Amino acid sequence: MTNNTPVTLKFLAEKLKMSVSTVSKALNNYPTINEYTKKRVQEMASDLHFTPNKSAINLKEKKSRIIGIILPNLLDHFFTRSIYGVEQFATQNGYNVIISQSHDDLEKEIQSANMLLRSRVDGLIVAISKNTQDFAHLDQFENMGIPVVYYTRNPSFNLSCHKVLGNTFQGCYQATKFLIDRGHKKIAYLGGPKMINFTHDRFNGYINALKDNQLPFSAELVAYTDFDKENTISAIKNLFANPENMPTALVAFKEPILFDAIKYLRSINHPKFNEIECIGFGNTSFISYLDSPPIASIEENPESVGENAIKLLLQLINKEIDIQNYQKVMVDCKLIVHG
Amino acid sequence: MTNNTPVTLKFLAEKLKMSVSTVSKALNNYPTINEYTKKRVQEMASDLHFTPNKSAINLKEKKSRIIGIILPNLLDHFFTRSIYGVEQFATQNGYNVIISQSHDDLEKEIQSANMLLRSRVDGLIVAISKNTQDFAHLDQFENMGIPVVYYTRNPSFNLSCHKVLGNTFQGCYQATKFLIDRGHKKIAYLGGPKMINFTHDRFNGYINALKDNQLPFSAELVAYTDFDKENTISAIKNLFANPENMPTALVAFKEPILFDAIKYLRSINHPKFNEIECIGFGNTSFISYLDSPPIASIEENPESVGENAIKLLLQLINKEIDIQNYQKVMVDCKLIVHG
DNA sequence: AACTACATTTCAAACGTTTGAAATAATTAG
DNA sequence: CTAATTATTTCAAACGTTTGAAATGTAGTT
Repeated sequence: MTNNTPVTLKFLAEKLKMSVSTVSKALNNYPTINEYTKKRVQEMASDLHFTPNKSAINLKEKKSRIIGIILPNLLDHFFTRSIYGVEQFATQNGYNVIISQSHDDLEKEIQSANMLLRSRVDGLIVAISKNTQDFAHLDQFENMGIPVVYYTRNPSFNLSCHKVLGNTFQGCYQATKFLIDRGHKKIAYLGGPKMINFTHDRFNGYINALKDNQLPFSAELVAYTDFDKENTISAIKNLFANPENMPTALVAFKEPILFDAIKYLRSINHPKFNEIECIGFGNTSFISYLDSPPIASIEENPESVGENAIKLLLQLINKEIDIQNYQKVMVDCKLIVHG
Repeated sequence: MTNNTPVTLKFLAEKLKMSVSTVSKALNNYPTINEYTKKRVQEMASDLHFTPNKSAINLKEKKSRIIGIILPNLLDHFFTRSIYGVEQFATQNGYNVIISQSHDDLEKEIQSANMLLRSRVDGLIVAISKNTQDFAHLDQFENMGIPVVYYTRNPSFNLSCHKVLGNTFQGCYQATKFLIDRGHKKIAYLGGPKMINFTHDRFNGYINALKDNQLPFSAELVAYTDFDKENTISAIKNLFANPENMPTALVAFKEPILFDAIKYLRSINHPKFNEIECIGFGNTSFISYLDSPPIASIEENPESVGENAIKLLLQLINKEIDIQNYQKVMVDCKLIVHG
């Protein structure tokens, strides 16, 4: 039973022998429309499975009720969990969400931005790729009056943008403090790609915790890696290279890096392996399957980050906050102790 | 520099003192438009950052160039990887993708379907929730002439729909065969929720491999679980309960279930634990972090499943295949041996 | 100069909605 | 019974595009 004449307002109007505007107003529950008329229209609409055409409405209303999200990828549970927060709140408020992955590639990010611009999204939430230095493709949005909220990965040097961030400083501070409280004196820090802005915040959290607890900082105890395995292995090798200055604990930038580190330490039969305590950002269910799980995880509450991002965005869209009145929202991390 | 008069064709036309249609045709590279005119128009358009309004185009063209995807959730790497295949091919062909999660909840699935219908997606790709029995909310699409492709999770009993599936029978057969070839005689099968259609296909793959290799089937060696941990543990307990009929190998429905099983077997200090060989569907990078990894994984090639789904969908949209000419596409699995 | 042929541009309607203003119908008041 | 008031419906324009048909412009031919 494939229907070929599309069911539009006009079609309903003809069936009901009334004008298009009456039908429209009846469906939108205008007070000036007679109750009986409304009933007739609504019945006919549901009988014929009338579905309003969003393109037409968007054109008329000059908005799309679509929120765009650009993020590096969907394989990272941080991002997929954050989407959950966004989606939840967006749909509650009548907005749809278009998700676009940049695969951490600037070129792809630009493409995504352009397509979302053409789609006239009402707002944009973006976690930039690790190579994004130039922001012309994202500035376009604000130039057209479309608000942009950067979340997690953002242009750190730029104060003229809206941001929603995990309080990664606090998370790292807390984790380090936790290890100190457990008696560790030599705590290694394994950081992430230096291009990603919050790498430094995390490092500062680590440093400050040491300082506040009168522990010396040693450059030997700090290394950086990107998400490449080889790279991580060589970084961790370096951290544990000096027998004079052997760490007894480790704070790692992110889960896969943490896992790589743990795996490596086991593989070399590190003499005091059992005494080494590790913590990393991220808190996936996979941890429960590890034989040597980290002692604790830094839960970043991605759902809450997403939710705060969409909340701010909707306030900007509704002009409850001026688009030039740049906001910065921080979402605290929580230390989850395992076992 | 927030621009308030929107840059439309009309605006460009006024600036250039020519008609709207000339501008439109120039931008769309009509052969009847003078080359010099085209050049002027295109320059002006890019100077003023003209972005065509998709709502208007959609309204005119009666299509949205949007593909909808409904899937249970984004935390399962099968789905996120499949999205990659869809997105890739869709954007290449000028389509955008709206992803909507049902969270395996029928109510939410219906909501998603309705919103995608209102958005006038040109086609729908859907993996149904585990509770979907009634399909009215999805049949709407076909009734309006919008093609629907079911992928992975689909109404198994229904032949009147387009399907793209992993060849889960072949995958399970191959895995079982692999274990048989390694000398196992007592191979346990730990299946997934019976509501999910391909649970049975997998089981049949297992059974057929046994049969083809003259191994007896024992009901004691088969158990089912949903994704609940408790449930899985009790299922695996049952499988390994009878000392007379102790399995030496296991084929598991899906990765987290497989991991739960392995973890349990280790935890009880099963005497011959080291000899038990496990295989499961799924092939995530986490496997490399396990101390007792499965001997092999059944790689389901989700990207390829996604790609086949969108390819079929686009053929349906372009009417290269009649919408009533129901297709079934199978994507083979590949056994990945670890270590 | 008049005609043809072709190149180029413009007109005008259409897509499906929304909405203030105008028109009409129904009711009430005098 | 007419005028005023109120309830209800309709008109018409607008949103930003696309596109076949019509109009205009230009050049070439006789």
